[in-house]
Amino acid sequence: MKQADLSDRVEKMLAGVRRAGLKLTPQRMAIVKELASDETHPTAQEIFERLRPGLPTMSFATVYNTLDALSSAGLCAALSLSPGSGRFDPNMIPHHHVVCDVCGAVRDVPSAGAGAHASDPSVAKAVGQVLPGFEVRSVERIFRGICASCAKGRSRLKAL
Amino acid sequence: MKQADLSDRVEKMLAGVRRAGLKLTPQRMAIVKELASDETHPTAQEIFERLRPGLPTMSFATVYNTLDALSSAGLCAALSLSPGSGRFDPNMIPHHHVVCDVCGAVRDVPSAGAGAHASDPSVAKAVGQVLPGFEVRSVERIFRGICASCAKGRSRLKAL
DNA sequence: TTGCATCTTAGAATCATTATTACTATGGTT
DNA sequence: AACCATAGTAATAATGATTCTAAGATGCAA
Repeated sequence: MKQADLSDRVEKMLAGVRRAGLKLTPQRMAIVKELASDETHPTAQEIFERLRPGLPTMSFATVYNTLDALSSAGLCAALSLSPGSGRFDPNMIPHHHVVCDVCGAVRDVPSAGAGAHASDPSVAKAVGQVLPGFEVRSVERIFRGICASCAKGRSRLKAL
Repeated sequence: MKQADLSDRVEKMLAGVRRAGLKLTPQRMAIVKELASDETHPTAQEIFERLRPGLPTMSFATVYNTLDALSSAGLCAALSLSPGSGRFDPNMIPHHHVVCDVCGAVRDVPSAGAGAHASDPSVAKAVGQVLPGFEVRSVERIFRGICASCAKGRSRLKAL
């Protein structure tokens, strides 16, 4: 991504912070700049370490609080991509997953054409442009939403 | 999924354990049965708690060790679906992610038709069959594989 | 049956994340 | 320009998940 686009993204996110009624503190400004001008999807840890030299008094909790505030305000997304986490799936036939954002339930969804997505030419091209030489081994699709039983009692939820 | 298919999956996984040269201990047998006959993608915690009544001396580490052994042997998959985890993404335009299985690098891949996947009729139908009444709010696609720089030094890796 | 590599156990250690609490700074208001 | 209530921050403790370690036990092949 071009440098101009990245600094544009910083401006947009700072504007979003104001719009969301969040106070614009030096710590938040630094975190927003660091996050918005980065294409590598940093972890909270990484952001903290990069900013520590300039803001030696900043607490680690502030990074989490700010990132949480940003994602709650819809200004950034929290991803779960790290390996070795939470759940295990005994089904080794290619398939997708449905995840309920409320209760966290996970279920399989059979995929029509097994490895079809991996060989989708338009996708392969797009991947190649972002990371030349990247070899796609597998594709996951995750459908997030709300399951029927959670939808019933959803009124008590704020704005999922 | 039918009961017959589930117990078939148990047999297949047990056979896989032997084939992989892993010793078949009572603990492992119990874990395999529990995992393979379950469609809810249990966590290590859940498996441990379900088996504790029958195997009160079993250690929690054994569950992790066994699940790790199973996924290393390609007999099950480890998923990262839980909310609020690891990484943050400042890009709120719908897009996909590429993840390198070796170095863990994450990058965005622009998606052609923004919300197109969510409204794909065949997928919507499949989701409806698994979880009737599920409302899909968003779709993620994750392309996993090996990036160019990791592919170079890949010889030192076992069998990723 | 015997030997040895592998597994299990128990508990400590580690790592990421969240909660708590008291202090402080921001931004609207006067 | 000063004030104040609210919201944010720092520091630290707590939690929860996962991994490590050391020592003893067990499965499996010869």
